[in-house]
Amino acid sequence: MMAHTYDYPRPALTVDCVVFGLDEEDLKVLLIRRAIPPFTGKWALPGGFVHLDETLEQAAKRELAEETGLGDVFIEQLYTFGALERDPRERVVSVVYYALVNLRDHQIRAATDARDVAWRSIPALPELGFDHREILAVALARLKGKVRYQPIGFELLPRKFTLSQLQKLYEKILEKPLDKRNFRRKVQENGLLLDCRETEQGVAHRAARLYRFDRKKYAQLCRKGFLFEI
Amino acid sequence: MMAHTYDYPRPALTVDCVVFGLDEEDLKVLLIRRAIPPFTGKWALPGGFVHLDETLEQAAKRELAEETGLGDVFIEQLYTFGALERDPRERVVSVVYYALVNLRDHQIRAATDARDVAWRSIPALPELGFDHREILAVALARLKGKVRYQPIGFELLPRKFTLSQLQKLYEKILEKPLDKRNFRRKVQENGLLLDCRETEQGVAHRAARLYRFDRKKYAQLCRKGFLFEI
DNA sequence: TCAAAAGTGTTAAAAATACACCCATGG
DNA sequence: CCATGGGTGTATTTTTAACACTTTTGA
Repeated sequence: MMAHTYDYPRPALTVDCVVFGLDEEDLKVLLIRRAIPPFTGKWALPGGFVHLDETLEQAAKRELAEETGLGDVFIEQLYTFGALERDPRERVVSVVYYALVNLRDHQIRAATDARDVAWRSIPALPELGFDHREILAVALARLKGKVRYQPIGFELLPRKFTLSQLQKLYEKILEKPLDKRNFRRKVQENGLLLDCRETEQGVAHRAARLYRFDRKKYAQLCRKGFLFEI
Repeated sequence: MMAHTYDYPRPALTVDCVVFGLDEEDLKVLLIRRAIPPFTGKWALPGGFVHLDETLEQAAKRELAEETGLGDVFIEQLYTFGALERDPRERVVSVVYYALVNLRDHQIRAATDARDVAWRSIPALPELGFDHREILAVALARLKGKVRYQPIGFELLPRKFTLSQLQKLYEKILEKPLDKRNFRRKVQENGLLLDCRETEQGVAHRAARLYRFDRKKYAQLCRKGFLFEI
């Protein structure tokens, strides 16, 4: 193995990913069961070391793909964690990203090294290794804050969705009920929801209209100083 | 010199600081003129390498003290920059902090190695080394966004300040004029401004009342779910 | 025909905005 | 006595919040 030598000691640099998903029940987070020490058997966020030839975001996406099979997801930097004892082996600084995916379209696969990978309900989390519980709390707070004034919630839904799905999403993230009529007026008034002229299929009640988020129009409006808000 | 060897190569890890200050004229940022390559003679943000025995925030504060003499300031993590070529010497990842200080109370001193240290007006910046211009843009955007819903603006003022000073601060950061009567009503309605029962001295017109921000009361209110807003 | 969720407007309360004059002080 | 900024209230508009019934569909 090649050795790498520096004049001064360096912290190890890793990336970790908090991947949020949503299904009919709950907001979920993607966890990996550790197969090696430290924290063997405990659940933890997917992540790993940053290579010299990749940016931080590339590293986060690569680790996510390697460990969970996920690709082509919304991802954004969250925060960098650098407490002295956060990894018992040595000093490790971790740049943490959070990602949003919709569970329908993104199937996770077992990681190459056969570690467990699973979506876990946020309200009922297992014990986590490292400082990952704290990291998750920061990510949740960010999601809660950001979903109000940036259209990132759509990343958690299929491309075509009903207004009820959208409302439930906001209710789960914000952890409070919303008024149906006020919500529908609010999300439709900015003109960013495109009526697909289709209805959902196979439901045992009146079928709801499907909408999709108009990304192009949003990009245009942004250039004119438009601020998304819900 | 001691050598430090690792199995895999590691990026260098630094911290940089975007220090904002405010005076009668402008919003300013603290810059250092580089005495050594790369970018010799160019201005740059203060910063340096992270030691193994200090957290990221400690590193940022230490560098700030060493290079500018500033201590006891409001400081918060901004973002971590990890583009491949941001430092021409080698791969460097930088965790950037932003700080807010008031220019009256915090005198800067020349750095130990006699590099220039100076407050520079944001509207009239010199050319900056590295990707520091980009970093500054991110910091400004953060300041602009955050000042609306967190009471961080007070960090830029002396402990006792007039309402006009406060209004000018917001006008400079948000880059838009505010209505005097509406502003005064707004900032006073949450009860977080304490009347010092003093007036400013030595002005050639009616002396304004001095106020201070009630940190303790703010902390109390926060625990009850209060959200600051201006 | 029933159960289950979709869809739809109005009214009242609260918040944001626009706006102009008198006051106190030092030079 | 005047120039300079300090200080104050009200009316209008906009935004938010509260609230209940009819419609459609498949089982």
